[in-house]
Amino acid sequence: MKELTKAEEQVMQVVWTLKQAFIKDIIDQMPEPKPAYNTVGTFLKILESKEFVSRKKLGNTFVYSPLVERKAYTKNSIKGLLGKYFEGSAENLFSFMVQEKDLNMEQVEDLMNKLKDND
Amino acid sequence: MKELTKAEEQVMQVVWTLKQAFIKDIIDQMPEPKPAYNTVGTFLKILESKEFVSRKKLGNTFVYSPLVERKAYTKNSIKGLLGKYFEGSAENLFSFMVQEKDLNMEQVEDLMNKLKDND
DNA sequence: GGATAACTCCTAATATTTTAGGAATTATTT
DNA sequence: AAATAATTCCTAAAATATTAGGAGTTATCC
Repeated sequence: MKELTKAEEQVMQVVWTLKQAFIKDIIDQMPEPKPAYNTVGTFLKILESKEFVSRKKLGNTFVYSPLVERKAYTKNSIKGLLGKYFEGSAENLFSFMVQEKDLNMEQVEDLMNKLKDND
Repeated sequence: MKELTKAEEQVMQVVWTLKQAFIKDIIDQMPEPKPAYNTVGTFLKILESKEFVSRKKLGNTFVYSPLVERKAYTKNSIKGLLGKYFEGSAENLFSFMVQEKDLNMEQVEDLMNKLKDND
């Protein structure tokens, strides 16, 4: 999967949220200072070339929608983190987070029970 | 904590590994194609300005060593990932990884037992 | 001790990322 | 229908990141 730069990803996040988005909609969702219309347009073109979004005419304007799912991209980002800092091992990350108190044992147990129930 | 760019981080990783490093040592540790001596020097200067490394003369040459610990930087990167994709929640990341089969229940239970023993 | 290599500091070329303007076209408002 | 606003496409300026050369200095080798 291609990498996204920070600015590209910011636009992509909005597309993921909206699922179908006109440039105008995207600008609405973005925090101040709002980027110019054409700035968003440029990023969408890049995202299209990276095959992250597709577009189609709706009436006489283009609507953009995700080609890559947010989940897939998130997974890829995790993979990157695992690769860089944890020898690719999710267990290592997990241990680290417990040791660093990002997660504590009770939380993990509760979650495990919940996740088991969902099976 | 300041962000590091990709190339800066690559150099930083070597400094973390070596703990005390001359530019020469750093180049030795880097994969082909080896960067030029001065390239590494430039990144070390940036890392110094971002207060990631300090340097001192040893004999007549500078040795570089980490000011920020690798662990702290890793933690920060995780925090970034949590913020971007998991509303800042480690539990959310954990659930996601279990659901996406990066982690399975047995692994988690084994690890939990090990971690408990270490207390 | 002159030549060769290593190191330091300063500087800049190159590449990439970010931002957005101009011109043409189409729609919308009055 | 003339003026105003929105959209599209092309293009490039501005900002940032990456790479490394040049010149001077210091150390090392023969």
